[in-house]
Amino acid sequence: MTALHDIPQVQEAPSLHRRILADITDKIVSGEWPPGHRIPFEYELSAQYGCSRMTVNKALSQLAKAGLIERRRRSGSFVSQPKSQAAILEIHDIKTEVQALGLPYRYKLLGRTMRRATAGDRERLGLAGPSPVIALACRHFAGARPFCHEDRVISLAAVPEAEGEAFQASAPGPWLVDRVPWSVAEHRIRASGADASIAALLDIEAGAPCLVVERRTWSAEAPVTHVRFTYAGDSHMLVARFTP
Amino acid sequence: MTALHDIPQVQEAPSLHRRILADITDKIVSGEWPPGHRIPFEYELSAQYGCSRMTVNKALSQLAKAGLIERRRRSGSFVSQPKSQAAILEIHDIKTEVQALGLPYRYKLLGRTMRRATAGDRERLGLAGPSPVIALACRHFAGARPFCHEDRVISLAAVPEAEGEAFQASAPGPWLVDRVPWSVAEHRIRASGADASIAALLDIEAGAPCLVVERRTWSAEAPVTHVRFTYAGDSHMLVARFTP
DNA sequence: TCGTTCGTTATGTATATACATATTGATGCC
DNA sequence: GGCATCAATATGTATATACATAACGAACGA
Repeated sequence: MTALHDIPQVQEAPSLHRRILADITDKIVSGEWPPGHRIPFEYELSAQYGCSRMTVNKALSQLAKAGLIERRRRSGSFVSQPKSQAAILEIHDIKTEVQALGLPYRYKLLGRTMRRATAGDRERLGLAGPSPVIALACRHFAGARPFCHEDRVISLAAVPEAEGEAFQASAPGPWLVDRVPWSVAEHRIRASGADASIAALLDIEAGAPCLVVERRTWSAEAPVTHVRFTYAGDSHMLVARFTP
Repeated sequence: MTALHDIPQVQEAPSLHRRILADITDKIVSGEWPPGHRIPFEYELSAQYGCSRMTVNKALSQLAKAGLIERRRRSGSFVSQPKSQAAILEIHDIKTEVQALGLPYRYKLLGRTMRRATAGDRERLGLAGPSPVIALACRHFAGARPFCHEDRVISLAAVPEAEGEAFQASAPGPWLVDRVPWSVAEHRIRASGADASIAALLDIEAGAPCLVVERRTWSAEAPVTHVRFTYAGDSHMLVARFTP
């Protein structure tokens, strides 16, 4: 076999294992290799590309990790059955989002309370006992109009520094991201009618459709924060893009 | 250096590069290594773990691909600044979703039209010319109650077989997934008030909040289908989970 | 016929090595 | 001082090799 590092590289940018990966990905998404199809063995591909098995292995391992193929010892590698579809949903900072709309951003704190966790707080955070929390309410503005209402609880056990923070100048979201490393987040997205108080705060009619995004965040098993963002239905849209 | 393949493996399951990856991930998400921190060089880690540089490289490359670290030649590898948050949103089949609620699933076609793409169709699909499309409307039921309304356009250029399909027995979603390989999908999620016809079809009040999920799918640059699912606000919720 | 054993096979992991390449920091020249 | 040059350095990619491991299948014995 010709050792690739012996022959001078003429031009081309992408590395060999990337090329192999791209070729196979292409065959799969084009449908040429349908789900269940057995793709060539590593040694066959290494012969075909004139490279070592390790190089092919690198490409196939990545495909397997991405879920495009499944690998079985002794049997070979197979194109996966299409899984339940998944999409990458980017959750931007609200400030960035507003500025992306070309509007000036403003943030206003509505209230800040410190208390021992109520039953509601415990459920929102997934806390066991009545440990202290900080509850915050605020509004984010796009230009003159209210863009989003934020209702948040922070566990002081996880973020003791929050006790000394007034949250007057900067919104709690960015403040937390900068300060607390987090390991898991869970999002719930639903539509809901604005109740009287939300309607007043967002300057919309009571019962008007709103997009509600809830996020719960943990850091190493310990709950950190639960937040509920409420957007007027016509002001906001989540966009997610997925490439398999 | 002791060659690892010379000494007998005593026990332990996870491979070495996984352990390295897990260790570093842990240091990052725990905050011990904050954003900007320079993580040890490959040769330092290989000395520390008593393994070859290639093994460390495998772990670090994966971390870089996952976006947890950034690698710079000559400088080393650094913990990334937290990016805009992203979450994996799983989009399930509606049938599966309904059955997960423990309710019997039923599907009913409301209408099927074949036509040259109207301006609206072209915008929905991102089509250039007035090529033929099939427009479908249907309802998905959870038990006796309507669960979701589906409004779909399929480009016949991309899926000629759709012309011969009545879509009476099975919903167009699963039918397409089985037949057409797709390369990109884009989702838009928003809240919207039910208009009169949707309200009637979903058996809710006009103006009631609904969750609207739109999906556009391409296969190798060519638009395949655009679909709009409308769920009554209280019947459905999207859940996404993210671990960095 | 039913298991058990065992060899074969393809993938999984790791090593040592080699050379490419981008970038930094120091060197030396004008 | 400013600028081109160059060596050192850390990562990027690839190779050949080695052995482990899971799993299938055939051979074999009760």
